[in-house]
Amino acid sequence: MRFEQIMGVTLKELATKLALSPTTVSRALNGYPEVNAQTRQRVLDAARAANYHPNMRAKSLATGQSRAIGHVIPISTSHEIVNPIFADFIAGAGENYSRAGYDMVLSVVPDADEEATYRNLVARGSVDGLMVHGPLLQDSRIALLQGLGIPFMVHGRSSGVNTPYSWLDINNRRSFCRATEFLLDLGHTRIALVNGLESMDFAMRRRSGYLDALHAAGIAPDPMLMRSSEMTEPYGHKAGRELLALPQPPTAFLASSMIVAYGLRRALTDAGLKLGRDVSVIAHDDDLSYMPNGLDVPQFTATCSSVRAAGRKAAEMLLTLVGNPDHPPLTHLMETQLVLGYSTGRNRT
Amino acid sequence: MRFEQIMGVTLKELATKLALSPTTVSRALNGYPEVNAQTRQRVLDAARAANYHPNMRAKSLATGQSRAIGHVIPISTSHEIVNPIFADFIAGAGENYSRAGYDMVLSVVPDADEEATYRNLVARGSVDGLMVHGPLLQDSRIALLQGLGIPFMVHGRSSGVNTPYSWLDINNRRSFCRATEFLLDLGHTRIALVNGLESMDFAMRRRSGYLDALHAAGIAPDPMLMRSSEMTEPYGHKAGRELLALPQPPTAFLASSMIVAYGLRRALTDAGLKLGRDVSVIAHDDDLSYMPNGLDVPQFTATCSSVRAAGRKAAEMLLTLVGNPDHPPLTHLMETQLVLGYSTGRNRT
DNA sequence: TTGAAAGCGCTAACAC
DNA sequence: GTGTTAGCGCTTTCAA
Repeated sequence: MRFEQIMGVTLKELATKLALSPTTVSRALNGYPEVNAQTRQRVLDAARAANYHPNMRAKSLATGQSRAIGHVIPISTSHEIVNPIFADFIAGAGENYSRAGYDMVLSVVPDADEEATYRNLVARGSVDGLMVHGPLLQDSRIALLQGLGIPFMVHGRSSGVNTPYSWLDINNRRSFCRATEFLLDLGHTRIALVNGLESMDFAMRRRSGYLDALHAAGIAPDPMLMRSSEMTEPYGHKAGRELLALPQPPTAFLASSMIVAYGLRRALTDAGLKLGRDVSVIAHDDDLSYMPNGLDVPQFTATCSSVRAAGRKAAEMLLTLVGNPDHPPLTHLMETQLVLGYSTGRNRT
Repeated sequence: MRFEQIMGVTLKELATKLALSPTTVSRALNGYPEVNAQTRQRVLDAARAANYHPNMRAKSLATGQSRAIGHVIPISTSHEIVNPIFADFIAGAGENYSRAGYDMVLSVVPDADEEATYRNLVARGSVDGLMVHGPLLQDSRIALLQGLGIPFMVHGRSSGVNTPYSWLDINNRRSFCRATEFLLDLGHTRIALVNGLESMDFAMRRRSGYLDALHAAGIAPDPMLMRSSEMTEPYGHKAGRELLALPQPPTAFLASSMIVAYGLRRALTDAGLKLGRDVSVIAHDDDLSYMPNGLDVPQFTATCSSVRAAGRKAAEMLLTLVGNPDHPPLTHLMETQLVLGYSTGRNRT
């Protein structure tokens, strides 16, 4: 039987070999205090020698815990998984899971099946906790999971949900407010917002930060200067081209991601404009650390937050919740950094 | 006990409710033929009504199968997870796993722990099969997994490994050979290769495709025209700048990814060169489909392969192996497409 | 066609 | 400190 071939020693066999009961061996291995120090050492040595690894399935069944955390990725939101942000968050979270001895279960499912997937994962006992990605303004998953009674964390927030729940978010609103203020301080008055999809909660928050700053400066927002779409290079290019074609083009741009900024740059270059001389661009990116030498893109100023760190933190919080099921909701707001490039742009108005 | 709260009906309860034995219910649910059609229907109805979901842990323990596939991601290769290619492959694979009723277990671990992680996953019975990512020229993981006797698939190949194993790869060599031929046909003779890390097997294959084409054309490769590093925008920029500063700069570029091409483009633009007029660039990208309108970057020609499809295919193959443990190794080579942009460049020599 | 009984590998009362 | 016993929820002989 293939099974035998793969699996190693069992606890029972180990116990027999040691002339001990399975119970004692289990206790020794799991650090129960009542075990004799010598016995424990004997057991640990023998386990190591026999290359013993406990069977998690059996352990799970006996304890009622799976020691796994689930992440559900709906695939119709196809760009999300493609998005490095998403991947990096998973990477950060995964680090902490494995350190804590937890597995990460990733479910990639069609959008329509998402709810069923949550139900399944929980009912089948596959996971002890769940991470929710990419919350919308109105997100039904939160109520669903609260109903299922399983610990979960949301990466981001859902403005439409009023009951308390656990989340970790970066301060998108503040980030875009500060970036806008920065451009205003440079003398810009026509500042374009090339935003992500505004059905996503984070994009709405960015927008409201931008609007807040304009409002505080007594500048009426111009709807023509606000764009919203999936964050891709071509989108940045198209938005840039269209914005520059306006009767009164913007003199500064707020880009929702670096990749959008690349597209924007293409449009600006095509139009014969020079970044940092004719126009200013501030890009937001969730992680610039993957760029050698940090922000090695002198024309851009950037607001950034390490999404990897966010993943780590979110995992840590979720594991806390899993360990203490009756713990009240945990929340964490991460501030972003404003990273200055070599040239920050000049007012052209 | 929290456990009770979350878990649904058990098979035993269902059996009691139906006045049947657990055995029969199990058989009915799992499609065993010997069950009376009426009984089966009754069971299925009741199961649906009670919202019954089998506990996977128990099922696993009883059957010796976990119905889960593992993917191990070493984090020191930090850029790999950041890499959309990786994420997209996972997404494709995940689709097929969930369709087949398998879970995907992702382990993100420090580089040094990678081998231990494989051993653990197998010994603890957490997975029925494994996917190996980012093979190096010499990759010890293949021998390790063969020793462990668990079905596995490699995404890519390891040239240094001679024993047969299952893999899925895209034809990197052919892709770069064709791209080079294309540039040669345009009249270019000084073609730069801005490659990925050549400790990675795929990068070496790309290089050899490039060299093959040059050789066939009777052109001696110039070491000064070949670069290799992590595929980032700044790398593309730096490489471009340096290459253009050569006494005899290249007139065409082969970029290892779109993001590298963006950096390259920055360098070219800075130097006052116009893509498609002064220089030609061909970029390879594993998936351009996430760009609306396909290749909406007219200056570039691209060779591409859908990595998502690769993930799907690899998962399908792996599941075949998991289902038939004694199946001989499966291999699959995917061809890439040469996608022509609007302008493909002109020879300047 | 159905059921009884044993067992997957481990943990957790409860005794001793 | 250690062992005995029962059981987690399911599958699987074997018998009926």
